[in-house]
Amino acid sequence: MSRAAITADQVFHALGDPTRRAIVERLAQGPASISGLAQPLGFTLTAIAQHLQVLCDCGLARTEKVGRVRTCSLQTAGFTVMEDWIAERRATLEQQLDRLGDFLAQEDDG
Amino acid sequence: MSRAAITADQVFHALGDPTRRAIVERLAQGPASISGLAQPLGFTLTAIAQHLQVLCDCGLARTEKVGRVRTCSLQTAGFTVMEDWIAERRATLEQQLDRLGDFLAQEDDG
DNA sequence: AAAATACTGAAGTGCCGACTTGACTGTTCT
DNA sequence: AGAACAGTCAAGTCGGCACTTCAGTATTTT
Repeated sequence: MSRAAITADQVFHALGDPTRRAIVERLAQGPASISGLAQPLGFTLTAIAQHLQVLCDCGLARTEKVGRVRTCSLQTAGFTVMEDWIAERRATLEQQLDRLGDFLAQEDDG
Repeated sequence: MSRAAITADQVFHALGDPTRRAIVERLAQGPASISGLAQPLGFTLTAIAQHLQVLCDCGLARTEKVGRVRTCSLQTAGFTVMEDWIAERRATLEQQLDRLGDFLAQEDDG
């Protein structure tokens, strides 16, 4: 494998930070440079670059440097990991609710 | 409205913590008491109770105390908030990719 | 070539939140 | 009633991480 598997742990931690979520929301509109992200958010380039590193590590973003400018964009991998995690919990959760429904139905039958 | 609206901010922050995600994973199997959660995780009751508070505040869990035991279970509201947030970003992201596809197709037509 | 731009890297600060302790309340068991 | 149990509350500790500064590199502009 070229890179370590992305864990739900990583992705949720990454999106646990409001600044990183803001970055993701901005990038959902289209690619941007580091400074293009930093300016509206009111942070230093360094701060944004550090956040970008985290987002890349967990498959939520990727970056490419051409010339002196690094262009950042979103990546779907991280999203998929989250969606899968959520779907799995929702599935077992709804099984519970179903069983509860069956139980209550039995109660009604007496 | 009886309670303040749940923000994506809250939910992602809540699941950003590994212990809280472990609690959610445990609760996905079925309801549990505070001590039932604390024991396998190796934390104090207080720690777990604090985490539960966070999970409840963001609509991921709810608790009910009967006698001396507080029973905790999952709730779907928090999950829905997350799913919606993700879906929205994915949507605009895929619009981007579509436009890129169109662009590349045009290139080919050239 | 000089200046401005875009970023990088190392190192430090400060604060928030995760977790603990200890004292307490209320409940169940014997 | 007394003891064990389940949880609560207030207060404190401590580490990690978000963010900064500053000095440096590479690129573009004039």
